[in-house]
Amino acid sequence: MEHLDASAYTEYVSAIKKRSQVIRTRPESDEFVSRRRAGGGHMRMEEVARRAQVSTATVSRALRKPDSVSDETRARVLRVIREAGYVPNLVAGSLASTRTNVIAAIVPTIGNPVFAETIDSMSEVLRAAGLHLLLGNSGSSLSDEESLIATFLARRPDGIFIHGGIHTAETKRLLRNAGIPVVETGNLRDDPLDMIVSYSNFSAAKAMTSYLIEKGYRRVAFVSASTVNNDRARARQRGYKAALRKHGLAEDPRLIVETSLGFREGAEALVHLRAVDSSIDAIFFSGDAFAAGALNECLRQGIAVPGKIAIAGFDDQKIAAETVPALTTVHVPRREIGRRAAELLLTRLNGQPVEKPIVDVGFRVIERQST
Amino acid sequence: MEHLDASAYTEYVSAIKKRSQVIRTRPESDEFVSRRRAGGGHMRMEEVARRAQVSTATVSRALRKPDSVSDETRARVLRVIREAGYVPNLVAGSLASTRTNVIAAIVPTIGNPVFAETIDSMSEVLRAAGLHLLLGNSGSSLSDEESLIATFLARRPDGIFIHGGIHTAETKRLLRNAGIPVVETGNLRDDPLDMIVSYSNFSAAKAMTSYLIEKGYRRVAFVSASTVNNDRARARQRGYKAALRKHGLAEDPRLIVETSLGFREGAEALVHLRAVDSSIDAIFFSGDAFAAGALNECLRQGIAVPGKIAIAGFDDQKIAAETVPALTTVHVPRREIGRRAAELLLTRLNGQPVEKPIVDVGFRVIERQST
DNA sequence: CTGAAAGCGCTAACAG
DNA sequence: CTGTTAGCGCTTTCAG
Repeated sequence: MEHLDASAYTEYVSAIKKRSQVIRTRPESDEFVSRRRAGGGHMRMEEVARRAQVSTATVSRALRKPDSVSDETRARVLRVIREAGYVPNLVAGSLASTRTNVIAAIVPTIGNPVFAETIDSMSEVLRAAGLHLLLGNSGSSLSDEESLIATFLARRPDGIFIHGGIHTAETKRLLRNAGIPVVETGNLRDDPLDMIVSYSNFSAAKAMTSYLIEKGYRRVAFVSASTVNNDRARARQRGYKAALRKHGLAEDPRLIVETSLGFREGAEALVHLRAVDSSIDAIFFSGDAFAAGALNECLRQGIAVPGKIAIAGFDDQKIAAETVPALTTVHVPRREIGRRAAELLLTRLNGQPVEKPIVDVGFRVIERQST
Repeated sequence: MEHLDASAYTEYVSAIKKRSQVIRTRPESDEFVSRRRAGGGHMRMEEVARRAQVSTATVSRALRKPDSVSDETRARVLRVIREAGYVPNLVAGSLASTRTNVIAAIVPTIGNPVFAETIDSMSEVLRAAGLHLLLGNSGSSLSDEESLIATFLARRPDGIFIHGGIHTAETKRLLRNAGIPVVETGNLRDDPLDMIVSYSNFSAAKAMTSYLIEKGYRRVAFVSASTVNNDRARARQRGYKAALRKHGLAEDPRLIVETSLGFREGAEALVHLRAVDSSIDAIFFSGDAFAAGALNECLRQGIAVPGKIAIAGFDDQKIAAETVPALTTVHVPRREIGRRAAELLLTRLNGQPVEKPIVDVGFRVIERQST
């Protein structure tokens, strides 16, 4: 079979009556590792049509628009498909229909549980609608994001999901030119590329900082991820400062630290801040992992929380409710973000207009024992 | 433009001299949400060829095999491509070449950081080779895995990555029939579908249990995820029992608990076990989140660790080094698994044979302060 | 409700 | 090194 030409192959296939006669070699063999022939050993729709005694158009309809085929014909076609173990070729289908049923999703890193949760819920909704996810990590580099998007676009996804709201000019051009729905998440903005599903990082950080101040803390420090190319971190820092201002407290640059995410980094930030200014009575970590790490450091050093210092987090990940003391944090509905993003995409793919392209899913300050 | 037929559209396109003349409407408009026309507004390779005064074959070569084209021609073609903002259509390319450059990856849930880490490192290696990831969650259901694989296969991925080693007969048939490289992870097995990259869960659990016993603990309990359809959990439980046997300790079913993963569940398991048998002096949690939750519960209840009870985890996630006391656990090289898996896939896609289709990445018992 | 025919946009022999 | 010529396997008008 390996050396037959295309038409001979076609004859060969049509000569086959039972699928068990198609002998496949083991992966280890030479034949397997050599370049695959047309179809890669897969049956074509044409063969299904022949067996069911209909045209390929009818097979296609039986699969895509079952209602447009008579009950009898449909049953016969589907039976043949089942018995033959026919797996349609969506690459060909996509080319012919200019619809791939693929959504490209880009996150800074899938390693961060916060993004993973959103992707997970989005993929659930999409899958129920027959769509698949092409996943990519942009890292924190805008140019990486740009090249990722360029290569993703070549696969003609039906829609794009991007976590992050800062893009290069070329990225924006590519996206607009693609003519497909785009949903951004990460932060609310009034000039979306297309659609946005998020909450206001500014308001959330401002709310938490205000809560701390109103609770009586006077020297409130702020720890976040790097603000470079990160609109979320920037907005949170602005929110923190706005709260300080609102309550007439002075902004002290020494109380603001940017570091990379992680337990260890949280502990280090705590140590650093206390060394810089021993009067700090509260630290707002814009991430629960940060805060949990700091909490553990307090445990190790015997620093009373919240007696000596209050600790607050951000995200309300599972760990927040379980630390000792339990962590005061900002709850963000990550799964809802994924679900809503998927729904907006689906709405547009169904040809319906989206009335509200900017969705604010909100947030909640959750008070626990660490403050 | 929306109402032109195909040939008129072609003429229209060829009449365009500057790309800025291609006016795209805003996503909100009717035109945008209506079904996209052929090409979705994208330029075709034919147009690039015309502008560069070469055939499409040459444009294709300039892109895929730059060396097979003269320097001058290549430069001209690439310049046109750049200036025109041409984005090739890989759907068409894939159909013609029967190569998609897509790897399908299936994990129980991307929400679990343990899988996320592997996927992250795999995607890094694949992307450098020009491959993209199609991601899917199988949940814990074998039939969901089967249907996921069936639909993924329709997209003709060049290879498949699956975390988990228990599959339905139909899943196995589909996979073998697909004729593409498959790498399984999760647990070592001597009858892989094709290739496996993992460590021995049995040996790892046995090693940790032995370590605890040799350290002097006599009533060692074991907590793991459900063993239903989960080869990893099963193997770990067998390893635990084997260690008990090896050291002449009796196996007590009351000391074995299966629950779902999570901080909270770990705390609950601790409480449950101590109620069942107050003489338990060590608990081996087959997951760091479990163990961390239990550690926190001990903190809350004032139970000395390891004085009153020893706690051990599994995975060596970041949190393990940061808990108080730091957690004794089993280190597993998750990123290496992803990297090696990607490498095996790439080797096979390059037509090279894989000498060792079963890769054991090993594990290490990490002793910290909780035992 | 069904079939024929014409592509979808690109790649890959095969010549030259 | 470059062009010509066939498709890749399906979907989709357009007829009937």
